[in-house]
Amino acid sequence: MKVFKNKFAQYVDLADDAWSPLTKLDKKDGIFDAGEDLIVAGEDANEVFILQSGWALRYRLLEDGRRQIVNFMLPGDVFDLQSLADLKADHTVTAITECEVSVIPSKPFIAMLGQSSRLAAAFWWAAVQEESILREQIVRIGRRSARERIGHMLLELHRRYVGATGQETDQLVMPVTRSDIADALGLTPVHVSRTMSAMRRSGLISEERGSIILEDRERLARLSHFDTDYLHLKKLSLITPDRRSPPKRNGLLRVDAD
Amino acid sequence: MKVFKNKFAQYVDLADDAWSPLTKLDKKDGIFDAGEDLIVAGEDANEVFILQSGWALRYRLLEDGRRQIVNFMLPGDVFDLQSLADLKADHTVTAITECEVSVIPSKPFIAMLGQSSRLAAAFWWAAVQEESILREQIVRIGRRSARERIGHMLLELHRRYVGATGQETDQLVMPVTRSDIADALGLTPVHVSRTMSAMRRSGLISEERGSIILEDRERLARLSHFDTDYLHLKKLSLITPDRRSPPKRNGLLRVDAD
DNA sequence: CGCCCCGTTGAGGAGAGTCAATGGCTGTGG
DNA sequence: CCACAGCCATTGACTCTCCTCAACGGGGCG
Repeated sequence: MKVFKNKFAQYVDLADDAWSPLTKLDKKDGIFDAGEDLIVAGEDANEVFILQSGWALRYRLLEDGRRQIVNFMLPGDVFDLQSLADLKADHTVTAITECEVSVIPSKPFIAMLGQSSRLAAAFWWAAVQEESILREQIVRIGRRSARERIGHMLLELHRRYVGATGQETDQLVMPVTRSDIADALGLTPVHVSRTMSAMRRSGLISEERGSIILEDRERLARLSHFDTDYLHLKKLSLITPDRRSPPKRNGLLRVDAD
Repeated sequence: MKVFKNKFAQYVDLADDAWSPLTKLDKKDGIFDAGEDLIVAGEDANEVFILQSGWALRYRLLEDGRRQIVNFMLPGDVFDLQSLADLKADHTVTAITECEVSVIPSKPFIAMLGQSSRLAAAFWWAAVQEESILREQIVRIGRRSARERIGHMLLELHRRYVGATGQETDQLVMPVTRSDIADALGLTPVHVSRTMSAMRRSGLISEERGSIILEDRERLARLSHFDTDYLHLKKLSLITPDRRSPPKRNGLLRVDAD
């Protein structure tokens, strides 16, 4: 429940007792191993999941084997709120790492929303944020270069990760392969590898044993045009990188050097 | 209200009187000229729009002028349900043609949802469908070729158009330019033009004065791997039954104080 | 130890982008 | 009523980003 509160604290202040309807819910906690499916495309969806720890991803497979990762789920994330409409899942959700998950049948979940307008508002915000992330993903894939895509996604994941864990760090423990990144961004693993090597060489990022270090977030944000507006983080000054910082004093409008 | 019912009929059967809470709402109808903005990025969003006629699109502009169209809005579509969370709009919505729109302030809208669980379910479905369309857009852009993208999008728009108007036809009156299609699909107008010319030559589509005719929907669907599952069009009868609905505490959201 | 998965790197290819010129249509104003 | 401007679609020629195929090396693990 901790991560969860962290996440929501980015948007609302909820007194501890405001959470009680949620804690009292008839949910069951479970653990999924890395590689296990939480939700399978085509099956009925009638449960809401809250990820307590670990990473998961939602993807779709095309007929010929192409895969598109739609989005990543981090600790504190809630899904599928869409199950409340009692439809079939149209995508598969898989655990990338071991995942601790709370599973709540949608009926009691809906009932709970009806009982606390504050919780309802909080969850509505989560749904809005998720949708907003999807839209940004569209912009990212549709109109950005490989390097921009990668930088932009790293910054988003970093921000969300920090928001969920509450710990400020430049290091992003990121259990994903080049293929995962490629399938998320509409690229090939080979090209992702090349592009990230170049980013390493120019001092933007570095890597060690499954974690990525954002060496120069400022520059990374500039050249991938990252702007957190779409995450709708109301109050979070601690994480916001200095936006009114060093104006580039270069007569020429030169966004990315390197 | 007609289109609107058409659209929802794809999912739920609602008796005419089930709509009454909606018709009684304090909404105002308006007309937007082609090119006018309905919603502007960065401004507060606290109204829900229902498109009664016309086409609109939602887009985002990057700093250097690149544009990404996130999705199209057709008659019967509802947006921004996200305004219910009282945030700032993160995208701009513009009318492509003249648009008749119903504008409903979000507060009374939420209250209405609280009073009819059937309407709440219907709108929830609309929100789920919209999100699903976004996800499909990600798959489309991320993992499909130019021809697949175009064919796939034409089929989706056709499907939605037919669903909204209720009239079955292969002709799609589509008031969009090559640039619009390009910006929606992550391509350039030039390449869209070339690709569509090729599609015309192979008898997949034809065009006359602003409308596109799907000459061979079957083949088009096959080669663009179009599958309507993601539109969630089946009727499910088992949505929260409306019987004995207590006026409040029954919807998905409730505004009033706790 | 050997297998398999992953990341990397090279060489060559292709799909989509850029730049630019042309022609059709529509609307407007002299 | 015609001339002209603007926008849009089209087409050609050339470029470039990203893809494909392929080989190699490292690390984890049974």
